[in-house]
Amino acid sequence: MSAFYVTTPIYYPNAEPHAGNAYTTIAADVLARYHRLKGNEVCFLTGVDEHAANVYNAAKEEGLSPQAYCDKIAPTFVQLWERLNISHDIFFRTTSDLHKRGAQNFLNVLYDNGDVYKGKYEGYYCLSCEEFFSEKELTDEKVCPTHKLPLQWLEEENYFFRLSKYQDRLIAHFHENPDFVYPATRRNELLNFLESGLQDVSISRASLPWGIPFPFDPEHIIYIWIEALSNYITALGFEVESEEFRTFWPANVHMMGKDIARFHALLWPAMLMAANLPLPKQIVAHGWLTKDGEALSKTRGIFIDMDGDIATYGVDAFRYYLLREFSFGNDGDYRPARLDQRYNADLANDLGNLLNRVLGLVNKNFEGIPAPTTPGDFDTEIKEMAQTTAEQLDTRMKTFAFDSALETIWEFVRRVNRYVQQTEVWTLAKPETKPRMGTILYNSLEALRYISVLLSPFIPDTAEKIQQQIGLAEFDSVAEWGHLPVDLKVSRGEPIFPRVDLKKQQAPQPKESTKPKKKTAKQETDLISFTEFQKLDLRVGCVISAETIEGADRLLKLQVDLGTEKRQVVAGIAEHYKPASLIGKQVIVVVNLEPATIRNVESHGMILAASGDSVVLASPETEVPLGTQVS
RNA sequence: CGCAGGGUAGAGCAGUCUGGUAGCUCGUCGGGCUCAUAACCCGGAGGACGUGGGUUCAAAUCCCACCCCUGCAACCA
Repeated sequence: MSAFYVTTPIYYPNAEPHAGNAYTTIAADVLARYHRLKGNEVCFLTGVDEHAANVYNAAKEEGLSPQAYCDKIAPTFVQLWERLNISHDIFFRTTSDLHKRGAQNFLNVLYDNGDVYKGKYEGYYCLSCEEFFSEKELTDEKVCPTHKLPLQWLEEENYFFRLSKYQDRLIAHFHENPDFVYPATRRNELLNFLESGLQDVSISRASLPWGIPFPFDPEHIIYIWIEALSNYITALGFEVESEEFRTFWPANVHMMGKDIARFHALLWPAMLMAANLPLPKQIVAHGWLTKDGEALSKTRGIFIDMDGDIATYGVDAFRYYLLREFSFGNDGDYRPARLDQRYNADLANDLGNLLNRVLGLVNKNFEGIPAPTTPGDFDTEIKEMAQTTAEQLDTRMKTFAFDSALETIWEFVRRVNRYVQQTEVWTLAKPETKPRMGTILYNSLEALRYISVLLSPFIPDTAEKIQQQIGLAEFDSVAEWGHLPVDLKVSRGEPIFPRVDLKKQQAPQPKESTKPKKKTAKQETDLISFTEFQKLDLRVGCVISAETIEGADRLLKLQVDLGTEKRQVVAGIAEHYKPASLIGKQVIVVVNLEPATIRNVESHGMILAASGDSVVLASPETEVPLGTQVS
């Protein structure tokens, strides 16, 4: 028995958890459960990263203190993990005393070892983001990419970590441990980055209102990434040299999305080196999820409807789909239609139906599970396949190939279906063949029990249901052929995955499930008074010329005749309208909007358009005199 | 030359690192079975592996060039 420590990142509780968080956490859960099954002592850590600037901002928007806001959001993560059957051992919050003390302690160690020094940090700073931006990220105008506000040039005393010092040791570590980062593409990417040179990183922020102060200089707050990464050891009680820490550190697997692999594979190990602590064994980064081919986006209302899909198909189907359909490490496209197919084909037809047909035969012909008295064709093949399936599963799990791991198990499921077919068990009810019938049914049930064991890390509820229906009072997790006792009373066999009739569900809403939601949310928050509305000066104008703007894919430069005057207006409609098609068209213009320069082109006003999936210009129903007011 | 990912049967994908009969699921066509959730089993059809060059006895796989798609970033006043 050995220790196995697996972690997810701590997630930002600035909003409720999303499908991406769920994906990472489910994958980590499978590993944790798999290693428990193998008899290892497992610690599975997940949690929330509460001292983030976006958490602070979200709290401010809701008029709550950051701590109160966290106290409200953190439970939504726990609730989701419960719903998804996540078997974490620790749900860690970075506002806990254990973490605060631990993070400070960790910093002290780095400081004492001489790898923290005071320097000057300078750059463009956005007051709203509370963030510095590098020259590279900015255009000539020096405005904040998100807030569009002018940035300030700030110089700030900061503490730095000597990351550069560890460059060579990191490179050596990458070479000596080819599996340090999974998948290989990510590893190569990071190795390239490493070899191009590392710079020291700033690890403090001066006088932020929300964060953990430096132990040796309370004027400074520990930079969020430094603080967050340290959770992997503080959660174990590193600063008190706890039993857990000695048992579980170094971690076996840090699981995460590919975007944060760099922090975990370079910065974190370097800090651990500086603290003379052993490095995690593997950094495992999975790909992104998209939805029906589109990137998930809160603002565009593209999200994975976890609640809906779980309600329709069940948690296990959701887990199964995520793990079976996508090759871990690559990006994956979440398609509800595919989930439906997987559910019906794999879970209902192959697995559920197999259990059902075997139980039916047992019930019809025997009092309980019959004894395997009469060997015959295919029996050894089935027994051996159980064994090889378990071995193959082991290989697949070592490389996080959850998809082919499940495929391997399903090959066995199909083989058992074939076994039932080949032997034509149902024809063997005559007295002279009944012992053989009993043997085949025993083997089939034992195969199903065996399968349930192999499946239990992936779809734990289903695994239990299978064994319950077979009649086992307690879950038997022994992957050894012949463990199934004889004479057990078998249940009647309610389908564990009733088929879902998609047509019934589909009819009501064809495609626009997301848009309305967005609108109602807007209406609630953004009510304006009539006086405010009156401030808008809207007028009818006519497009007299239109041309594209170099270097801008979405913009058109328009000249609009408003009757009394002509205006130049920039409009973001280039993807939907050809310049020529606009000329002569009547449009509605916001006239009293402050001028702006976009892409070096001046714009004096704004053209109204309906913008959803496509963009359609607003236009008077019939022609009206130019300059007519719209209200 | 902004960054990243991808182009393999009708659809969705694996295979590419470590060259050597092109594979999986769904769909489709034909057959079998009737124990079971209109489920299960057997068989078939369907592929210039984006394009062009190169290396090699041999290329989906290695090298070079190009084309096309999709995200992200920059613009959407």
